[in-house]
Amino acid sequence: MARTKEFNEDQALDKAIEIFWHKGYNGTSAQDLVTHLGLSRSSLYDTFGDKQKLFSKALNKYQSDNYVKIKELLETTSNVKETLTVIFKLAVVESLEDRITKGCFMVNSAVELAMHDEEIAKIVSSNQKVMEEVFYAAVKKGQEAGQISTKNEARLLARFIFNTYSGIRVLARAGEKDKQVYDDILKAMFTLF
Amino acid sequence: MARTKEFNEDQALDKAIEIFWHKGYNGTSAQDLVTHLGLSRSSLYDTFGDKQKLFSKALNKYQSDNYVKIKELLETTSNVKETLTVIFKLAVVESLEDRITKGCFMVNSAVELAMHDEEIAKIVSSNQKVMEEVFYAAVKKGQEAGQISTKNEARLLARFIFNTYSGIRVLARAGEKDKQVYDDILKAMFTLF
DNA sequence: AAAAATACGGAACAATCATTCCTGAATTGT
DNA sequence: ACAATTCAGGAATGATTGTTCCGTATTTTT
Repeated sequence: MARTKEFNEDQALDKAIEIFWHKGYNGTSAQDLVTHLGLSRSSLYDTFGDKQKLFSKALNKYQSDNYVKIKELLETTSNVKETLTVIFKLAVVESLEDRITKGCFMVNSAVELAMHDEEIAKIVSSNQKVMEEVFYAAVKKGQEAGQISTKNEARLLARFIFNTYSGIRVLARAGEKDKQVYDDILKAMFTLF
Repeated sequence: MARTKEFNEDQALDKAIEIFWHKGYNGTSAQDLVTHLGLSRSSLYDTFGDKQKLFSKALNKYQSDNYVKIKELLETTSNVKETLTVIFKLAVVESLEDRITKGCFMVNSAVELAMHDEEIAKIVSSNQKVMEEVFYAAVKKGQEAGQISTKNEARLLARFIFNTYSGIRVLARAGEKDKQVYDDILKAMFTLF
């Protein structure tokens, strides 16, 4: 009995991710959202509630999309070490190509909001946990296959991988464009494997 | 022929560092500054210009204070590896004790502002350079003294140290309070030395 | 003591913020 | 055709933003 929505909610969320990722939560105005999402004010508020709820949904989608992608890459590969290289080199390429250096939406949000917004803190904290688990499983698999050194515990390496990832995302956000810097960091990390 | 300032500009800057560090640039209002610095609006604007200039000065002071501290620690020590341990363990203790998890003012500012504010971008970028040099000199000294392995180049290790530092500061900002996580990361890093 | 300069608190400013509401048009299922 | 729902666009909301200005008090130098 009703008119159907003319926009795709998921596509709108992707647009929201883009703008929030680029400008941050506080830096993005309601007008920015209207302009970038291509929705009217009324549709926007009717569909997503308010700015904070929209941000929450966007960050959740971002984490889910990325989590699934990395999880599948690591679970389906027969060579974990090689796949880790691919994942990190991709992050480097993204950081270098990024004309508007966005870094990582999750890292940005953690730094900007985690301590002031409980909802966001939960998402960030949960992301840390599940990413650590993905890396843990991957490292363990790699160690059992003899691709990764067993000199260090899998748990330790998993945390270390995640930390290095956060670091290079900060570098990227800070605008670092020297590939050698990233390569050095990756080379150092892979020395441990 | 004039009345002297009743407040110490450096102390006021320290207060500004505190509040900006805690709430970020966009999250800190002019009222927050008036309240926290204990100055009147007029004095604040007469002394520091505007919010952006005050932030700039605060961030510069923060970087200078920290840079000098770490530089001296590393230059005067006879055991570089040990001093690096001290520096990183201190960062961990700070992260754990921090009731209001502030992370690192420089990392926070890099993530929030570097891509939108050229002035801040310069400070962040300069900080990266000089910190890398400090770590580079330290690693080189440590390698010559036989305290640090020469298996990896000093430049590479310096960049890697800085990156790991950024990472744990993000962790701290995200509210991580499990000491074991930090210890694992440090242990992994020190494996390379 | 007079003059000059600054600090001070608070009022006032225009701009922007997130959010709500209203209008009229468009599209759907019954 | 009718009722229901959603659309776009913009006006209007009240709150908060960063910043300026004013009158008064205070301290310094001459």
